[in-house]
Amino acid sequence: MARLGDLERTVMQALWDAGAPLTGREVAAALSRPDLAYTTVLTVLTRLENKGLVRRDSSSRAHSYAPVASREHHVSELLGQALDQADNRLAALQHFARTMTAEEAAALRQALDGQ
Amino acid sequence: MARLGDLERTVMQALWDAGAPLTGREVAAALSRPDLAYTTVLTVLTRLENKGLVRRDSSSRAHSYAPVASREHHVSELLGQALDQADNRLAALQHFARTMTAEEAAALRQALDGQ
DNA sequence: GTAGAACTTCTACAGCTCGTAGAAGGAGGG
DNA sequence: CCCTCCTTCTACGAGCTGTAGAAGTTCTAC
Repeated sequence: MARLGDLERTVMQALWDAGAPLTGREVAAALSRPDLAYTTVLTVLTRLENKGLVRRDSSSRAHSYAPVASREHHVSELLGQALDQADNRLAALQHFARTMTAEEAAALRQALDGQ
Repeated sequence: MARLGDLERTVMQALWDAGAPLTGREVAAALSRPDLAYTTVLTVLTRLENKGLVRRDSSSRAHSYAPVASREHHVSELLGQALDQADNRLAALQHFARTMTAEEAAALRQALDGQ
């Protein structure tokens, strides 16, 4: 689920970067896209809400938006989806391991050991 | 690059499963979709070729199609793309590590150590 | 060699997604 | 009371994807 377009992704990044709920105006300002109409940003935010990626707080007049899940959680989900396309998850993971930088491999090894 | 639709993905799976180049007819037969018109399969194969996922051999009359990359390679690439959406690759990997089965974790650890 | 079968290539279309945004209407402030 | 700000609704064009027929080409079997 949850396929994102470029702008949608950009908006999510802005929300994650912010670390706190943002109003539509604030999101619009956070994007480096002065050309974009404010309502465009609102439309995207609404779509993201429908996709379950963003939660809207309508209690104040200017609604504010926040990501439902952390960026790590989201990426982790994407990784899971990608992996689901392999018939052999282990083989795919092993193949992927060979493409990592040494630093990433080390961090991952540590994370695996940490359980 | 290379966003795939459902049918496109199904066709790729068929090609990977086959392990050898298949003609359009053979691909059509391999899918469990008797309803699908033969030309539909051909269209999809052509699109996959344009996307660089499939290589066509036109030397015989019935062209044959084979995946450009292994399934593991493809999935590995998807994993890479997913990971690129994290601002902190390490954190995302670590988060993902926590979602793996013990078996997967073990296999991955082994792959990481194997380098 | 000719008719039918098997193939490819071209063209098309409908549905969906995504970027993009204006129009309209409500609410609050000065 | 008027202006400003905010939301909601509606819309549209482009691109992607599933789907497939029409037309044209090349074997093959009689």
